[in-house]
Amino acid sequence: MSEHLNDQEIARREKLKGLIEAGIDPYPAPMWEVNATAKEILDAVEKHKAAHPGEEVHEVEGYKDISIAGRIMSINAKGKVTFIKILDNTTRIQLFISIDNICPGEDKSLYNNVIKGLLDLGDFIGVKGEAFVTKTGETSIRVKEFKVLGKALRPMPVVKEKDGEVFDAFTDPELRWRQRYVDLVVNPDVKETFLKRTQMVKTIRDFLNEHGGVEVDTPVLQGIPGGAAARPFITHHNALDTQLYLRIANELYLKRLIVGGFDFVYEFSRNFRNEGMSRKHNPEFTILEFYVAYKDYIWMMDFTERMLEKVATAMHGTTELTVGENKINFKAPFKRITIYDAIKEYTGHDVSTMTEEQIYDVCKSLRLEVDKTMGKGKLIDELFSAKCEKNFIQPTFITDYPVEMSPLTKKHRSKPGLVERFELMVNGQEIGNAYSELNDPLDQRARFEEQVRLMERGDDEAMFIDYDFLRALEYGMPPTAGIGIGIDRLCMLMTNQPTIQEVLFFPQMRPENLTS
RNA sequence: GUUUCCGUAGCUCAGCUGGUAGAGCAAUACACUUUUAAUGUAUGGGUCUCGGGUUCGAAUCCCGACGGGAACACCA
Repeated sequence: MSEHLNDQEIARREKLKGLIEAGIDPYPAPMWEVNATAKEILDAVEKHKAAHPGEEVHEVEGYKDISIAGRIMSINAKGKVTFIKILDNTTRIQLFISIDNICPGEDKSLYNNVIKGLLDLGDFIGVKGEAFVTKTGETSIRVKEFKVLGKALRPMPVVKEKDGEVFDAFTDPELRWRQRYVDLVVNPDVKETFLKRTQMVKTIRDFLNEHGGVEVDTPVLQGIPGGAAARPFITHHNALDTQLYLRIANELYLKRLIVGGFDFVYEFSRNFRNEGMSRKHNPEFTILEFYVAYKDYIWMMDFTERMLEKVATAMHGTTELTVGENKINFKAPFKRITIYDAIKEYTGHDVSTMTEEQIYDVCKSLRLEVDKTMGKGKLIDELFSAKCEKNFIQPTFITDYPVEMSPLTKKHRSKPGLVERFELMVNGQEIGNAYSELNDPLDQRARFEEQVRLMERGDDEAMFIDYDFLRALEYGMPPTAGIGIGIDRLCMLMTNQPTIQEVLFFPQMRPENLTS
């Protein structure tokens, strides 16, 4: 192993020894009491400067006795004074370390030996001192005491910046995603994006809780992977000696809870789908699903647009966002259009009264890749995704889907052959999928059986029959509105990120062959 | 899964029609008591992803593998 070390790694191990020889524990056990953050100090000094214009700042009330900790991001040793920038949980702040402050007595070795000789970029240190502003106007901490809290043995990318221009940016996607810990340290925007994701989820959770939602957990390991059309991951339970699947959706379990008497349940569901990966797809991803008894899909549109309006406002202070090239406004109400009208608008074909064969011919005439295994629902879905989807930039509810493509959805109250379903499109992408839930157990059984016929016809994504779910419905389920919202996709919009990998801490990648 | 591009120092990148590897930062040493991508001087650092092939000679050309990006397909 040691022969693989590069010069920098060797140098750092030497310094590690040096610290130990100097009687300094490079990985001390006791906690380091922190009483301020970098951001807080910078803000306090700004405020002080604003209140005392023209005055030279020597100390700031409340920040004369600071104790902070962080990672060393730059060292600028200038003889008997050294400037170090550390990064704490909030931001970077400069430390001013002079030989006289740190070594008031005769022994100058702490400065000459340790500060100048044994510290590296990446090391964690704790310091105590006072806030002040340097000659050149940078808020700093005059260090009176410092302690090594954690030695770094591996060099980090050094990203520099001047006047907003970034030098030697750490940009390689492979390195950034595999070593997200490094990405987070050197690219502050990355951490910011993930903090926004957390804020987004919290806003949604608060909204649902305020409206009576109950957060629940349902099984990830399922005997029958139901609730969506997708290929599952398969696993095996040893003690039961049985095949289990990682869930592709939690829908059927949340509906069982509605049967059980909960009127409003929700879950942020990590789902797993054994399909291709892309900038919009990760094998595991998060969907928020919620189900509300005695409501219908019309109510759900109203509720959803209010929720998203609130999320946008909480995150940006306005409903208007810039996403890529587009300006998107989450101001409720959102536009609503039926899927047939959408297809008519963008293809000129009115498929609402056509037979399966006629729709097949329309698809062919538009040069879509379709085949005879596809049922009517699937064909319409193809038509919509190929010709219409990309046109819906502003939030739009697409409503009233054909029954063939919606096996878990209640039949439309007035339009034969359709169901009470909507998908929410934003920025040309599907963000949510909702229905008036099918609660007629006999109809549900018939729909499942139709899925079996599709499967026999060659559709490898048709749904399995879940007999326990049918049993639950037979006990009676109230009319219910339900929705699934892609949290990663929503986060991409809300944080203006072009790929799903940028909103997942650890996107799936081929395993790395690391042996040492 | 298909198409296409990429893989050179810790990081970001040069390296032409083949002649045995370079810069900046980082590292090492010295100088400097308010620096701002600090500066100055000096030094070290590479199985050019891996394996074959062509050639007197391959980072460079060809084939294959591995890893990654982008587009398409499937889905959310």
